[in-house]
Amino acid sequence: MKVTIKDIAAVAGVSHSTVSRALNDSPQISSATKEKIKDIAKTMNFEFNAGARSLSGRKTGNIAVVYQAIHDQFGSSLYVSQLFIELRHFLERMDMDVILLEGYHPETGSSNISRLLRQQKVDGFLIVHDLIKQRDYESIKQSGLPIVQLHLPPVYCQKEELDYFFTDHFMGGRLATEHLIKRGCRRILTVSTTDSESEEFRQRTLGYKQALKDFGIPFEEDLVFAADSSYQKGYNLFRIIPEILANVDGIFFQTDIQAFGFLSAARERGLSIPHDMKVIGYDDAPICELANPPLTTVHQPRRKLAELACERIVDLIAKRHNESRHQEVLFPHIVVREST
Amino acid sequence: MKVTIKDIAAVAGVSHSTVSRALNDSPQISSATKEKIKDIAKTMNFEFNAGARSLSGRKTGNIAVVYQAIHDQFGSSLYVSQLFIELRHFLERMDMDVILLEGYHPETGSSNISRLLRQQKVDGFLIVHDLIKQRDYESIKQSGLPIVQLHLPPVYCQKEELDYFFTDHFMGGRLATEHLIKRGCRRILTVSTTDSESEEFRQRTLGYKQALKDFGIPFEEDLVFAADSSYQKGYNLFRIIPEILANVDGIFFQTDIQAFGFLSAARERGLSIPHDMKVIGYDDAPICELANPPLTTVHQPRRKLAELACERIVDLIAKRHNESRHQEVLFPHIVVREST
DNA sequence: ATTTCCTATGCACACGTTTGCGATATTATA
DNA sequence: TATAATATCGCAAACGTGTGCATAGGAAAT
Repeated sequence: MKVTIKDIAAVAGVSHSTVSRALNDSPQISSATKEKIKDIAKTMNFEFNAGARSLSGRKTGNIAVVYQAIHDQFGSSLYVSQLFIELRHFLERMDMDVILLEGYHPETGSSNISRLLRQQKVDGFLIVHDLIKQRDYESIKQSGLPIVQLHLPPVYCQKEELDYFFTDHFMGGRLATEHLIKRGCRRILTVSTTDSESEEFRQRTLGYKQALKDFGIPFEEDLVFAADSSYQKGYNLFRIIPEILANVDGIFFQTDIQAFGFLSAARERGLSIPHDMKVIGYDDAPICELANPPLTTVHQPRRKLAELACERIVDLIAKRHNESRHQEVLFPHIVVREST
Repeated sequence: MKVTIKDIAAVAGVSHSTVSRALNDSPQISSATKEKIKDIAKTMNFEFNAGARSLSGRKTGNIAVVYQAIHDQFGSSLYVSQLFIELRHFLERMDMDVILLEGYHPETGSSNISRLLRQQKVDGFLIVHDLIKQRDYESIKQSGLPIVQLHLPPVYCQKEELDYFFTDHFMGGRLATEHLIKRGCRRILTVSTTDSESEEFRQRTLGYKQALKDFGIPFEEDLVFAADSSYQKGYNLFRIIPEILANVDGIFFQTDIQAFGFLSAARERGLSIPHDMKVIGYDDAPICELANPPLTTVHQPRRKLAELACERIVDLIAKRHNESRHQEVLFPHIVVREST
């Protein structure tokens, strides 16, 4: 038997409206009755019926988390799934449930977003890590539901109208390169990705250049190399660009997984890391500790990002201080291990 | 402006009850009006309000997917996240949304399940890969909502009362070992896990023993080794049990990730796989193809499992042919690559 | 003591959908 | 042609919660 506010009202000897108001902390209820009603509710194990609540009050207690992929094909980008776990954790603590939209693809789009909107199933959207189609973005905006973006804001949107939190990838690239330089490297290769759409990798490379400039090291076009973000490409680097590697004393991999592949190949060739060459990765995947040698890497503050985003979306849903946008760009930091 | 069935009724010149019945394919509506109403609904971009629907009709269109971990700490068990992607895909095609309960721990339990139940937010539960607490299991049962288990049924429950689908791990272990034997191996090590709770690994080891028996190879206690399910442990195997490895010509790793670590260590030591030793893994993680050499492994039919489970839970929710339980144990098969 | 004002609560309707039952129109039967 | 049976649809209540408005009661001001 499901217990409703009417059941509570009967026990408390008040009307159901009073129960509703009491449990929602309405100021027009005396603290004495509030307390009594809350006690009864607790002992009766009461929870609001979600459907009824959303029907009348327009709050579902659900937020949609939109992902292109919860993990990529090879499980390489652990960062995104790590972030998801943090997000779910914070939302759970706020009694919010997560409706996960995974497999969202910018090209094909997804009818799911507009369906959720029309069904009025969610209170807000958390867009994680990937760009969403302008059409979807605008239909959310038009519905009036809040959006928090955990990624660079898409190019088509006015920055002023979106709440977002992400990591400064320029700074990440800069710090990583600086770290290598301070460790004595002078000819530093950076391995970026072949995903030319991706602004974040462009930023990492720009940061790399800036660090070189800061230390008066001339930039060489050859030392920026684009490779798939895969273990395989890191592993094969010796075969792909042998002559370049011969004159390099440090590598900044813009993805951990590439670095893992490279470390493995280096061991086979008897190249000693960090003695002969220093290596730094990006993302601080948990396996970094287990690499051989353990991989120095750039850590994005995923827990903090998740916390900020969750607090923000909940505030926006509650319509608290939402007069202006919240936008923060957090700094990454270097986790020093044994590969540098 | 949200469009409701009343809006459609106004346009169609009928009552909103007729619209409701027409869109729900009630037999008491003529096919002419049905068609007309459905057309109007489509052009007006109508979707049922989820809250109202669940209030009256008791259907939310949500199903809870319960996970202990969507991926483990080291991203090693890609199987579970792969399975999740399949699940979500099938559920999406049935217009069901997924409320993901992740981070469920059997010891600490989770208040979320009982909260979802009392809030009446979901129509059913898909329990993936991990055991759930008896208390949670029973409160779901008691609520009358259907459960489909994608794992061995928990010990405390009568098998007759639960729908489940999973892979035959005994057969997996047997096939893997058979494969090695047919490839000429005679002294086969199997590396299991230290997780003693886990029935599925016990089954894999039993299958291993059975295969030995089938081929008249004597079983040796020493050749069953329990190690963490991690890359690290596979990598360090040479240091942990050197004397055992010296006399072994094949290894059945009960987890791919252990095999990856071992392959890496083998390369460093100049041990040629599959020439000097043959190696088989378990789970068919996507990176198997990229290992060096590509890893032969046991594939669990995750897509089929997901499909069966999703179809079943939807049927149960719709109260179609739910007089008896559906229980299937699927067979795994070997994916032959270059490590054997 | 009367009036005024506020506090605390109840009444009744609304939200969008489903559904039992009754009403009407249509067709078949005698 | 009158009646019965059937197909089609509308009315109204219900699901559980939120909330504007009215009101009862009490305290404070006159």
